[in-house]
Parts: sequence; C-alpha cells; structure tokens
Amino acid sequence: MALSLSGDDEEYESESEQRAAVNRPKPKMGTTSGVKLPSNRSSSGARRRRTRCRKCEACLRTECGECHFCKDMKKFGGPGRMKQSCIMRQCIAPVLPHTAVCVVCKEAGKEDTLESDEDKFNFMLMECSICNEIVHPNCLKVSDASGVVNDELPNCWECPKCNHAGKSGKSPLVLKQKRGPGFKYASNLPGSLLREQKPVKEEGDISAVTKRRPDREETPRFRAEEALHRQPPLLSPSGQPRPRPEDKLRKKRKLFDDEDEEDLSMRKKEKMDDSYFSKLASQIKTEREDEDVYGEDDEDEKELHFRSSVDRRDTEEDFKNDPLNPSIRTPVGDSDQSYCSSPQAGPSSEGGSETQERGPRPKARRKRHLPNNRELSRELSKALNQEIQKTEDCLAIENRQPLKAEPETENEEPRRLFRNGNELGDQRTHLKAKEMNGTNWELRHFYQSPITPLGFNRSAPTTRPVPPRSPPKCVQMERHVIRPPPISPPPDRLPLKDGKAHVLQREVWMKIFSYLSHPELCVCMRVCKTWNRWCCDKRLWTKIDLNRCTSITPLMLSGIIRRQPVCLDLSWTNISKKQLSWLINRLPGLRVLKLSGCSWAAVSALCTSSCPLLRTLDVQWVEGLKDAQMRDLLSPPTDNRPGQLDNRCKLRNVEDLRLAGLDITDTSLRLISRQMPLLSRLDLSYCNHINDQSVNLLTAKGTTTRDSLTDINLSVCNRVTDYSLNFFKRCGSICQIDLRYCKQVTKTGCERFIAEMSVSVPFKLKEDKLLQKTS
DNA sequence: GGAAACGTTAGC
DNA sequence: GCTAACGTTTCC
Repeated sequence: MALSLSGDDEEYESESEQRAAVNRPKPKMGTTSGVKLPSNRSSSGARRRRTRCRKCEACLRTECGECHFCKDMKKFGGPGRMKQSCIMRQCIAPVLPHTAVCVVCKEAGKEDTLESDEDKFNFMLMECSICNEIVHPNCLKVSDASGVVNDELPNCWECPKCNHAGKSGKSPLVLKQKRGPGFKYASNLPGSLLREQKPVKEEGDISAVTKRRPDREETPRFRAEEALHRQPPLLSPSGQPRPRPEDKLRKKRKLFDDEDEEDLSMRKKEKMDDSYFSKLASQIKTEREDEDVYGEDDEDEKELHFRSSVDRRDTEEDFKNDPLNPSIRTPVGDSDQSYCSSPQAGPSSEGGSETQERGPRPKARRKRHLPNNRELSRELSKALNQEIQKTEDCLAIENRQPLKAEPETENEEPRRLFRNGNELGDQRTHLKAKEMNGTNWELRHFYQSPITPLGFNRSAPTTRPVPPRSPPKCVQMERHVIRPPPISPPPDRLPLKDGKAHVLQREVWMKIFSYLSHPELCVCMRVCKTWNRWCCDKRLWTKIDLNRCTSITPLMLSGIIRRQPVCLDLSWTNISKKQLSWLINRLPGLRVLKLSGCSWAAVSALCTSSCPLLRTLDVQWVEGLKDAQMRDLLSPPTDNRPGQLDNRCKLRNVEDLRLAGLDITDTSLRLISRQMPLLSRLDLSYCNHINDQSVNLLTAKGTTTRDSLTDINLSVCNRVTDYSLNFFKRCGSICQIDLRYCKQVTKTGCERFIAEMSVSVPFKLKEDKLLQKTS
C-alpha cells in the first residue's frame, strides 16, 4: 500500500528543502549535495514534528529560569538564539500535532470517541517510526501482520508493513529523531549530564514481543540497559588509580551483564526471607504480572546507590547479593515515578521496554526490548568491565561506621526514618586531615573511624591527594531523562491478585517502611508498582547519604530528584559542578547540603544555583575554598535577570555553617557575619588562620552573629587563646564553645570564663576546653 | 562529538 | 502574526 503524508506535507518538503539549500550558509562538505535529505526521509514518509502533550509534569511546570536554555531566552535576558525548551519542561510524552491525520482516510485520531481498548487502538493515529506514515491501524488492510508498538512515544509504532517487511527503524539517528523532545534535551544540553550514549551495533532481536493495550494512560516501561554497567573508573588525571585507604577493605566486585536481569527475581527472593514478607510477596506477585511493574521496580531500585551505614554487608556473599551494591546493582533502567503518573507514554532512555502481557491486542505487539539496546548493553558492559577491573581495587567499599545522627532541628521527619543516614558531620572524622598551621591535605580522604586530634597523624605524606574528579565523560554523560515527581497520589492500598486490596493502608505500610534502611527500601521497590511508589515517598528519603560514593552518576542524580531529600550528603564524592548545579536547582526543598571534601570546582556551583531553604551547609575540607572563593559564595547573585530582583546572599538563610579545615581568614568571617544573619552554628575547627581577632569580629557590636551564634567550634585552632573567651561573654545566645585542642587555650582560662559567666549564664566544662551551657 | 545556531512547525 | 520550540545543520 502506498502511504504518504498529505499533499501539504509533500509540498512543504520540497519547498523547505529548497529554501534550506538556499539559506544554508555553507553546504556541508563531504555530502553528496548541498541539500542533504534527512536520514528518515529515505523511507516513504516525511516525519511529523511532535509537540508537547501539555499534560505531563514537565509540561505543567514553569521555566526554571536557570538552565542553559532558559538563560538563552529573551525573557530571561538571553539572546534567544538557541530556541530550546527549558530543560525542566521537556515533555516526557510528545504527541502528534493536532493537524496530523491518517494518510489513508485523512481523518484525525478518533480514540477519544470510542470505548473499548481495541477500538481505541484501531482508531488512534499511529506514526510509524520507520516509514513515518501516520495511519489509523484500522485503515490498514493488512490482516495478518502486526505492528510493533513503541512504548517510548505515544502514537508510535512500527507499522505492520514495515514490520512485516523486516525493516528496521533502529538506526541511531532515527532513534534519536523519533524520541522527541524528552530525549532531545538530554543530548542537547551543553555539558550535559545526560548526553546520548554512543550507539552500538544493533541487534535484530525483536522476538520477545508482548501485546499491548493501546491505552495511553498506561505508562510504558523501559530499561536503560546502557546504564547497566557503568561505573566510572576512579582514575587520577595521570590515569593511575587513586589510592584509597579502604582499598584493602574492598570486596571483589563482579559486574553483571545481561544475566543480571535474569538474576533479579532470584535475588529478590533471597531478599524476601522474612516469612510475612515472603507470604505477601507471593500474594502480590501477580500484581507484578498484572501491573507491568518489572521495569519500573527494577529500574528505580537500581537508579541510586543509596547506602546504609547500619546495613553494611560484610560478607562477599551479601555483597554480591546486594542489589544496592554500586558495582552489581548497576543501573538497569531509568526510573521515575512519572511512570506511574504520566498521562501518556513516558520517557525513555536508550533501553528498550520490558513489559508484561497486558491483555488482548489486535495487530499491535509491544516490543519487549528495543533490540539494539541489549546489544548495546553488552558492548558497554564489556568495555566498562574492563575499565572497572582496572580500577576495581581502588574503589572504596562503603564501610563507614554508623555515627551519631545529625541534630536536624529543621527536619520534620522522625529521626528513625533516617537510620540509614549516618552523620559524616562529625568533624572529628576529618580532623586529622590537615596540619594545623599548614595547608597539607594529606589524609584528606576516607577515615575509617572517628578520631580525635590527638590521633592526628602529623607525619602524613606531604603530597596532596588528587582531588575528587568527575567520572570520565563517556561514563558520566549518559543520556538520561529526568522526570519530575508524580502528581497523582499513590494508591492507598495494595492490590492483590484476587482483585481485593490488602487490609493494611498505605500509611501503615509507610510506618513499616520507615524502619527499613535505604537498601531495604530499594529491595521493596522491586516488589511491585505500588510498593515502588510507596517506598519512594520522600518521607522515607528525607536524608540521602552518598558520602564517599566514588562516582555520582546521572541515574543517581535522577534518583535523588525523585526522592526530593531534605538533607543531601555528597561529601567526599567526585560530583562535578554541572552535576551539583543541576541537582541543586531541582531540589527546592533542600535544607541540608553536605559537600565536605569536594572540590571547589564543584562547590562553586553554589555561586550560581539557588537554594533558598538551605539551612545547613557543610563545606569543610573543600579543596581550594579560601577567602576569594568564600566571597564568591557569599556574594549576591550576579546574573540577575528580569524578575529576579533579589540581591541578597544566596546563602542568607544558612544557620549551620561548617568550614572546618579551610584556609579562610577574617575576611571571610566578616562576610559571613554580614551575609548570614541567621547563623547559629559555626564550625571553624582546623582553620589555622582563625585567631582571637576572628572571634572578636564575630562577636563585635553590631554584628548579627553576636546574637545569633549558639554553637561555635574552634577546636584545633591554635591561634585562638584564652583571650577569645572574653569575646564570647558578649554573645547573648552562645551555648557551646568548643576549644578542644587549642594549644593556647588553658583550662584555667575556661574555668575563669565559667566563673565569670555563672552570674548570668551557667556554663560547664563538658570536656577539656569544651564549654557548654548547663541549662 | 558536543554545542550552538537557526529554519521551520505548531499552537494560539 | 506571534511565541515556543522541534529537529537539523553547522561550527568548533
């Protein structure tokens, strides 16, 4: 059957091509002619441009005003040359334009007027990803052939004609073009975290197809298999593995190839040892089958290597079985709750879809996988395995000890929810990292246990450790579509296979889940779609700890955003500036941000990113963070755009500032005092330039810190003397002064301070040179 | 190969 | 006719 687009389109095609040829400044050399036909025009139809669905979360958002494309827009003061959509508004399910009609009957889609799924499908417009023809399936008189529905885009399939002819539409270019804006931005984003993956030879395996109902409400699943085996090697710029103290603790890791997939259910069972959970799992097993949850559960559970400090697995067996193990639990799928909430076909990555049978479907079959992705995954797996093997021994196992939880007054969630989140903030952990009056950064990384300054190794190596680096581009920059949190509420009860709902309501489950560690939650997320959504509730993830996670991947970033943590610990990671900036701009509710041990290059993202609710900022031991950088950090936004008239400091609401180990002077303290009126907790330990004059500055008349400071840590500040205690007498709210290991502070001086203060505010010596208010 | 530019489409 | 922005080309 000769199918083509309307005459208008044919007309446009020739006209526009001619115009394009005329307007093109310089015909690209090397092509056969000045006018290069789009690759997909080689087939029978011109492609219809897709447009926003206007329903998905992304479409409903407003422009962020911060991203590269927003900044280009005229309304944000840019030149308007790029003409791209805000990256936060990239439609996840771009649809055919309203003007699209069936090339056979010349009519639009009619699915809205029909009742049954079958009718809906037969009368909806379907665009073939190979020949680009848009037809009603019903208008095709091909009785024995099957179209293969592409779940990645609404109204997209491989038409029966092409499918029957064995054509493949999976050339990388075609794939890219077909994926619509949800994919475009990822690869078009400058310096993107989300860049498109290098295409690999495709494979013609489309044998695993399942039928699909045409219901556009259904959100497709897919697997970003290309992300499966990505672990950035930890290399120094010289290519040498970065030595890390934990190396010797690291377990041998094995990277799963595709077998990992088959292994999932097995591992899932292993995780379900608990009898009740096992029973429940068996009950809801059919929900998996019915609900098409495989991809979703799986992908989500794999997207983020959240770690639990209380659930460290020590045995190799456990390590292998732990789906959260970064090396094993490498991302299989993109994830997001939008799967549940997006009104239309959802986004995708390079991976194909993995779907269960959803009921009878005439003609159309659903691809189980996009065939090229499996091959792609294998190829990547091989390459990355080799790479990872090289650096495997250098990767650090997450073997931190559980430390006391951070006192988080601003966190609304019960503390027990955070049992997984350890507190890296105990500065003692890092105290030995720096020589008191020097700038040695030895031992900057990875202390296994809290130490006291007395344990400080002053004979540490003199060479400065290589600062954290971002993963190599090829690993880091995978294409990955980020979707916003869902709008639709998760179900209140768990559907069971007999059609009934489980007796326990969601909130009861939430209480149970709140006792689980993050790895355990991730396991639960693989059980079924309902649990997947429940376990992703941000109440369970108010604190996300990626401390010392050796590589921050796009999947992890999307996982973080999905969970919208209040507290995010990225300390001692190699997060890049772009990643951090991208992240911060999408975490409007972030209150605690820990970037201890990161590089200034990364932390400088705070200079341009907006984080209005930030209350706690931990930048201790940030390499390269000195007065000049502190000035950048505390200065008002310099890129004010129309509508952005706020000239106040971006960090003006910070109450808890951790600056341990920084080479900052009074210059920075002046700025801090001026720009952070709410500052109550200040950690200046191991700041070797801090002296009595610094304390004088912080407590001087007219400064906000004089009244706002409640807790100051000056431990191991050897230039601070007893004289500073006189300055603290004028602090109205001071409750704790930590002067431990300050060589020039004496016990006598502390006792004198206590005696003099006893008239108004009773203090005690909690430890040697650690003064604490008694009431 | 990635980023920028820009012609042109789609919606209003 | 205007704006938004998709998809392709060109630049670097």
